[in-house]
Amino acid sequence: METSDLKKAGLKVTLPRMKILEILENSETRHLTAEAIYRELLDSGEEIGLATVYRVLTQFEAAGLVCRLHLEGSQAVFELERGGHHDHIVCNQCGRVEEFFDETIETRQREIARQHGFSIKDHALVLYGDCSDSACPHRPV
Amino acid sequence: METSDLKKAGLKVTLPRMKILEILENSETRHLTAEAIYRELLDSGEEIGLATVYRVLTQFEAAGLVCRLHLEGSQAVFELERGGHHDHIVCNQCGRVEEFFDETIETRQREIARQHGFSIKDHALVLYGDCSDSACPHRPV
DNA sequence: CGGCTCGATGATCAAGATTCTCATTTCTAT
DNA sequence: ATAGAAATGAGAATCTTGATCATCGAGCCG
Repeated sequence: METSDLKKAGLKVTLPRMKILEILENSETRHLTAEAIYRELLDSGEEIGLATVYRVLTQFEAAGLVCRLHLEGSQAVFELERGGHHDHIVCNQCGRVEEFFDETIETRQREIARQHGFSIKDHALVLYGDCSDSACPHRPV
Repeated sequence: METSDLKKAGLKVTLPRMKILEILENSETRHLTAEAIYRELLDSGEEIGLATVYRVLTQFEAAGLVCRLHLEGSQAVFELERGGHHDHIVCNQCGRVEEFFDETIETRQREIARQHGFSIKDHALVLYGDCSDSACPHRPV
């Protein structure tokens, strides 16, 4: 259950936080902007301010509940942290986001960092392309 | 010479454009924010507006003369496009940026994209770490 | 269950980065 | 040199995100 995760992070269990968690859990794309979450809240009749959405997402990020990603657009997208690390492929046409994990790349990254005298702490890898060779069946984000 | 590149891109050869190219060429870090370029222009006595810097950099990007990167900070950084593609390692401590190219990673990226039904067009890979294990000799950006 | 205390919220404002507007200036071709 | 088109500068505008502050509600204690 998620309310325990909230408490564990020292956050009170409030309606805005639960609603936002719920939206993140039930989202089909699993990668939402703060604005998109805000709009879903409005659509479901919740009177929750945009500032609260940003504040809550930032707290969730600090608590390790969500990841903040900077894909192509100007807005950050947030995804629920479910288990492991992964990287992303974004379709230039429809904005669809897919996830992948590749041990070969992870290993090479560590080797490259070591060769340059860096101890790697994190990385960001995003592939951009066109999905399904022009018959892209998804709508833009 | 660079003025020919400007003409080739359909851009008039103007003083702001030449000065900005010059700064990009002579920069030691090779990765500059628009603000940093603007400050260098002011320091060298040029009366060039920040809006022009952004405008020119955007045009240079469209012409393939420079790359725009989103590293850690909130500001984009620009680097002169010299030959080949490469990715970046950024030091969390001092902000230093190093470049690398790894065929293994490039190949794996193409394979992964294909497996997901994507034709890859571009990618962004940034490694974040600490350089030289705590004895970081460089200043913050 | 009722109240207390502090964290959470909402509304608005603010900040930072980047782009836009528009009058003026500067290239470039003629 | 001159006209026409494009570029510039200054500032306003925009977009995203974080800050402020008064009000509200969650959680704890009796």
